[in-house]
Formats: sequence, structure tokens, C-alpha cells
Amino acid sequence: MQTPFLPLLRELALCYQAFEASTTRHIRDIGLTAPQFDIIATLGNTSGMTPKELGEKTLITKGTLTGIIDRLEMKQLVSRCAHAHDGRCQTVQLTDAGVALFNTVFPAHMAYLRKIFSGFKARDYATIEAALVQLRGAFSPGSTAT
Amino acid sequence: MQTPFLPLLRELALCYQAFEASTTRHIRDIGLTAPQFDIIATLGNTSGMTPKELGEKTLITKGTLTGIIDRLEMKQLVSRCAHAHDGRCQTVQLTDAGVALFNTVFPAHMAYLRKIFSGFKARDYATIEAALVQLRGAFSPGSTAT
DNA sequence: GACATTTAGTTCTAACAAGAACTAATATTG
DNA sequence: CAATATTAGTTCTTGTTAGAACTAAATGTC
Repeated sequence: MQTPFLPLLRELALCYQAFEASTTRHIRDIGLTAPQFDIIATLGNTSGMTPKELGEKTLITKGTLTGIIDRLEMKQLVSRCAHAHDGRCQTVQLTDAGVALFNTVFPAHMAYLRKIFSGFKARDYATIEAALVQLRGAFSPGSTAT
Repeated sequence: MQTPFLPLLRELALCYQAFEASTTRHIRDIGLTAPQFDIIATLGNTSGMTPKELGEKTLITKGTLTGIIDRLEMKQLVSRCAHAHDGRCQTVQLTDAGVALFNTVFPAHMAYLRKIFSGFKARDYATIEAALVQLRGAFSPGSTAT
């Protein structure tokens, strides 16, 4: 085949979409979107962090993040407050309602994922992760670091 | 590790984003978005097809597709015409300008991808594809078919 | 300490994305 | 044939998404 990468790229897209769909389906019932859940999950069990840190952990760019935090703030699940030492920064943290939601939703979602991966063995994780790392390496000139 | 799937899912997201970024970067110079290029590439070397078929091949849902075709039509790269046998369908096809663009851009993009994958061997494709299929299988209850 | 540079967040624009409601046309069923 | 159900596309709403331009605050240099 002259272009053996095309089926591979299609499979990557299919796989990612299947993941997205599976995640979204489960999270939607709570009234959150996937990115919103991602933020809640990232803030859980922390004392809050800056939008910059949130963006790095969730892979969401800063312009997008503003809107997501806005909507979570409207739902009174997170709050923004001034950063202690740096006037440019904020600290975003879960409100009481946000903590309560996290405590119910996060374990449920972990259980959901655990079930999805119940057939996977340590060896499978290693194999698939290695494959993804190799593939990503081809796209990101230079760095393979996380 | 209690949740060995979290690093895996993060790596999947990183890999997909790297792919997206790499593709978009190269296609942007032409004045197209990635989905727009996807449509042009799918229509190339065909006599046109319905939006439904386009959606199936490109993994774009129909509501989204309407807008993408609209914008390509505004750029006069594709045209919509009535379907021969079915009044509900349309046939979307490349205009002369669309064909011309396809003929220059598609080979260039294939060359770009070929370079990215120049270090890959047949074995690598097989390994990575198998990994992705296994992973997708976990998300899509039942079907592993393309 | 004044000035240039960097950094953190917001705002803006254009486009995508899923999904639900809608319209028009075709198929199906009785 | 008539009533019903299905199908193809569009439209609408809400929410990302990237990237560029912008503001405010901090850091660097001299």
C-alpha cells in the first residue's frame, strides 16, 4: 500500500471519537459537558489552582478555558478568587456544591471507566501506551515528553 | 496503580491533539480548515456523492456537514446539485476550481504525511492499529467494525 | 526607578461539534 | 390508494475550539 498511514489515521480518529462519545454519554446525565467535568475532576481534592495550571492538566487552551470556567461559575460549582502572591493570577476552586458534586460524580465515573477497562491487563496498557507514544512522536517533532 | 487507564486516556488525547495540530498546521496555509480539506480530499477523483456518504467517510455529523459544505460552496470549490433518482438527496461535487485545488493540495499533503511516517515499518502500522482497535473496542460495546 | 519584555486572563472572530426539532421526499403498510 | 413511518438535509441552540488582539500585572535590564 502506498499510503499505509491513512487507515491508521482513520483508526485513530475512530478511537478518539469512540472515547469522546463514551465519556460524554456518561457525563451528560449529570448536566455537565466533558470539558466541564474535566475541570471539576482536576480541581477535586485540591485547594484550587490557576487557570494556567488547569489548562496544562486538561489540555485546554486558555481562551477556551475562560468560557468553561465562566459556565461552571454560573452553575456555582467553582469560584474565582484573587491569587495570594501574583496579581495576574487567579485561584479557581470548587465551591461546596462543587465539592459535593465531585464526591458523587467522580467515583461514579471512575467506576464506569474501570468497568470499560476490566478486560485489560497491565501488559495491554503498556502495549497501547507505547503505540500511542510512538505515533505521537511522529507528529511532535522532537519532544515525546508529557 | 488503581486507575491505570488514566495515563492511557491522557496519552490518547495527547496523540490525537498532536495529529490534529500537525494536520491543521499544514493545511491552513492553503486557506482551508481540516474538515474542509477532508471533504475536498474525499470528493477528489469521484463524480460526487451525497452529504450522507460524505458524513460517513469523514466522520462528520450531518448538522455540522451542512455548514462545512456551505463554506466550501461560498469559496466555489464544491457545488450541490439535485440527485438523479432521489429528491431528498443532493450530489456534492468538486467544481473546476475544486478539482484544481485537489490536484495540487492532495498530493502535497500525502507527501507531508509520508514524510511524517517515513520511519514507520509495516510492523509498526500493524502494531499501532491493533492497539487502537483494542482500545476502541473497549469504548464501543459490541462492534469493532469500521 | 523608568522602560522594555514577559506572563496571565479576557475578549473577539470564525469555525466546528452534537443533538434536537423541523421540512420535504420517499417507502412501507394495510 | 391512503395513512404511517422512514430518510435526507437544514436549522437552531449550546458549547467548545484555536488563535489573535488586548489589558493588567510582574519581571528584567540598565
